[in-house]
Order: sequence, then structure tokens, then C-alpha cells
Amino acid sequence: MDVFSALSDPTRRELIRSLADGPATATQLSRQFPISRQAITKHLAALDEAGLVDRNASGREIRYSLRTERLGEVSLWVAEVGASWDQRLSKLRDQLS
Amino acid sequence: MDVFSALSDPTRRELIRSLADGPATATQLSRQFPISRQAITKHLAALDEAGLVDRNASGREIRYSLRTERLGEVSLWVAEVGASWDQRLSKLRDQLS
DNA sequence: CTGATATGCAACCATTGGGTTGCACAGGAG
DNA sequence: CTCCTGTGCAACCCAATGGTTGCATATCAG
Repeated sequence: MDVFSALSDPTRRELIRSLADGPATATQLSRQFPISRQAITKHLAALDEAGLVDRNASGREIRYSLRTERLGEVSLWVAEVGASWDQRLSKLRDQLS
Repeated sequence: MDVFSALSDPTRRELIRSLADGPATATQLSRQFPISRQAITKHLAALDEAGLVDRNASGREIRYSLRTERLGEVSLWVAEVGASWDQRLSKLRDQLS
């Protein structure tokens, strides 16, 4: 799953916000959300696949922590589109003047 | 549809990139993509609903143009998450020193 | 008017997605 | 060893999604 799809789900965005406060396990997170532990696990798997999260097992617990690197791709994409749009506008302006 | 969901589809992201080069109609866009005109129209409707695009009818044509304002929400969200993550890390660092 | 083109609307289809429940298994705590 | 708790895996459900085709409608050009 790519980063954009990973961020498209509101629950996953909330999970990311939670993880921004520090690592947590699937069970811990599922207590803060109105859905089942398995649903949370699925979301975390999606985030993992997108590279947005790190898994760190110790004993029987799996602690998930945030990886912010991939988020850069998103801002980058937005910046690129915005840039070419602005560039186009300024060219238009030049032609008119 | 919210902005994040609108951006989750690769075709829609490509549409946005196309529109960044200037306004176009659904039919024009459908010529640059391997899918039907109706599929493009659906995607444009999604983008419109997300406020990412403007519709401007003249005669029988409907010209779609990009609206970059809403894209700011995305970068903002990414920046916020990144900020609280970094803040958490620096607090940790302070405690350790 | 006639013909070609741009759009809209609706039905339909297959796949994905978010969620559930149930059960098996592994690792700490008593 | 036994019990409780955290995970994993699988099956299943239903709604949403991305795509199609077919047809009706509207506008522009000859």
C-alpha cells in the first residue's frame, strides 16, 4: 500500500496521531478506539506496508512506533503540484503584461 | 469526499498533475488516460467534492481547473504530525541529558 | 435541418476495504 | 503447571470503489 492510500483512512490518520505521542502496542491502541483489536492490527499492517510505522517485538508484545520519513513524500508531491500550478500562473501573467 | 481520500487514487493524482498544466475538459483528459470518459468524469466529481477542482461551463463544454488551496490541509496535517513527533523526541533527549 | 461531438444519467459488475467473530498459540505471572 | 493476556490467522459480511456499457440530451458546425 502506498503512503497516500495509507493516509486516506481517518482511523489510520488517528492512529498516526496517537503514535506521534509515543510507541504503543495494537492492544493498547485498540483501547483508545471504538473498534476491535483485529481491526487496529489490520490498520497497523497497512501503515507498516506503507513504511509509516516500525514494529519492534519484545516478548509477546509488538510495539509500533512512528516513522515520519515517508510523510515527506506527501508534502513533496503537494509542493510539486503547487509549484507547477504557480509557475503556470506566473507565465500567464507574463504573457498578459 | 475529504482531500486525503481524493488523493488516495493514483489516477486522480495524475489528473491533478495534468490540470496543473492548465484547465481541461473531461473528454480532453480522457484522451490522455487509458480509461473511459465516464470514469474520468467520476474522478473529477470526486475531486470537485473534495474542493480540489473548479468547474466552469461554457457552451456544451465543462472546463475543469485546479484549486490548490485544499492541498494546504494535507501539508498542514503532515507538518503537525511531524512536529509533535519531533517535539516528543527532543523531550526524550532532554530527559536523557 | 442534420450530423457530429460533449456531457449526463443509470444500470451493472468485480474487487477492495473496513469491520466482525472464532479459534489457536505463545509468553508472563501466580 | 495453570491461568491470563497479547498476537496471529482465517472466514465471513456488507458497503464502497473503480471501472464498464448503453442511451438520452444538448450544443456547435455545415
